[in-house]
Amino acid sequence: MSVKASGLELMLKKLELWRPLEDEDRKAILALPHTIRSVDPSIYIVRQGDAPTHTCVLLSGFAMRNKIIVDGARQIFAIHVRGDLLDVQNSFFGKADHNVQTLTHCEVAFIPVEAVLQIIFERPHIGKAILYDTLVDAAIFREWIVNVGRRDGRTRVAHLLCEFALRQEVAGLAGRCSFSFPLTQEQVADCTGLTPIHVNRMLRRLDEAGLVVREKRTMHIKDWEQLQKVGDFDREYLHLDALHRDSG
Amino acid sequence: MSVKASGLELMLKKLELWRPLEDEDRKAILALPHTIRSVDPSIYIVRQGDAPTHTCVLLSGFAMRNKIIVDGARQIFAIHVRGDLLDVQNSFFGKADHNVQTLTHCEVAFIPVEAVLQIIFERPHIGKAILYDTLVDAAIFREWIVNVGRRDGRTRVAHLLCEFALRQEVAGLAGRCSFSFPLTQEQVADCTGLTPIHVNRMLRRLDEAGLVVREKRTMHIKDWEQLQKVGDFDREYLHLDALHRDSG
DNA sequence: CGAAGGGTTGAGCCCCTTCAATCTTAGTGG
DNA sequence: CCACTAAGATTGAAGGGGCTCAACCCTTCG
Repeated sequence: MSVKASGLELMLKKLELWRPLEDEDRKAILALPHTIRSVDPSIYIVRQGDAPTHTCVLLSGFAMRNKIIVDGARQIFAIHVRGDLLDVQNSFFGKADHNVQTLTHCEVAFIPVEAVLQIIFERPHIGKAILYDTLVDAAIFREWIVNVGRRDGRTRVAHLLCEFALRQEVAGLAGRCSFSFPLTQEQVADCTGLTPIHVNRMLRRLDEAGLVVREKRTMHIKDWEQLQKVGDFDREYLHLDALHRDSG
Repeated sequence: MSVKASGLELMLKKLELWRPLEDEDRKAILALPHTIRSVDPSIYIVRQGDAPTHTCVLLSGFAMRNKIIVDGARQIFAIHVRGDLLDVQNSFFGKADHNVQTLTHCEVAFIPVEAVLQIIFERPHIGKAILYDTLVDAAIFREWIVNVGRRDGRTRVAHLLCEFALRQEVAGLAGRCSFSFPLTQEQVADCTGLTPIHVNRMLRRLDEAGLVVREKRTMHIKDWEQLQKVGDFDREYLHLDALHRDSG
């Protein structure tokens, strides 16, 4: 079965990261009904208030989740990379409570919600893996609350860089110390609860301290240990380490 | 079957809030193996780093989730009321990534994780309800990120009050406009990313504006409409409105 | 009655914001 | 090939929301 034949290999890979699957499970995932669409940058995949009908898998590119508040301010609370399940969060509700939006050009697979619900309960291994995935998403949300709630500007930005670096590495996109960084400084500000001006100054400080080098849309981490320390970053919350701890 | 006989009626009630259940489902939940313990205030039910073995249901009292960061600062990211499932978040991981701690004296039911996992996949209606519950938790996390990331002090505090009022009402604990408020100002500060001094001033401002009246451990909301407006509060994210939208 | 926890208030400061301008880069059409 | 434009990055200056430090008060409880 070629890549083109299904397009859901990446979903499979992501789920197997969390939980061991059997051959039958793999076949069932690859056989999920879906359509693949190419989406331009800055396009809403789901809009707050929509009634979602599909769960999405990000096949390439970068996307984000955000909310806009009354005064027009925006808060981003998740960045997504290749392989991420984009919309379990929204699609089981009658109405989406936040936006899902592309950052770059993306390829997205759309799977009908009913098909996902069915596979969750018919194939417990898959169900567990998807549950695990949504729990990891929630764990990341918690860490972001800590980040914007209790850390200063420099730490917030450093923390975001660490998380993004590590998640791209896990997604097989790049080495941890040199990776594509599609966020504008305004978007970094919307992730960290700061203003773009202040983000600019914090990035510069990290740069001047020799921790990172910025090069157009590429970020280089020069001192991973120190950046982790400055960013108060502990990868524990990403739950990457105790994978497959049991088969229960 | 008396309340004492199972103690899990509240869990049942919470799940039925999200999803319709059948008689068989109800019986299965009430038959879950569990032990009930009485827990003093300020006690850790789960500590960051622990290997959790049980999922908990809060039968009475108030509890919270939090993390402590390197410099000793604390961030709270959830307050729990009677009936809430306390630890789906942590207990499916090998290691807890945050603390769960009582605020007041609590009664807690402890259910072995394996029993919960089993019931989720053996009884799809229950599985869906629990999945729904964890997704609502995640939706609340997202709103809290927005709250600490993009709102000023007064708005953050007002928003917290609105959410807490509404959730207590839904839990059948009190009317929306007069409810028990077990948080110290320091704990409100740890929810909102502020200092206790500033929380004090913001509460006073809400008080002076005639929106709330504080009375020891009880909070009275005098102008619900206005408090919602000041708090930029839109209950949509709690997903209470479109309940049981389909039986799929 | 003394201690401890929590609430309240004041004063000064600083991190971050706001406002404003300039610079760089990439894309576009003539 | 180059003006023109727009988006994003950068920098400066000034102001403010929230923090820190430091009291003091109130209530509860042993």
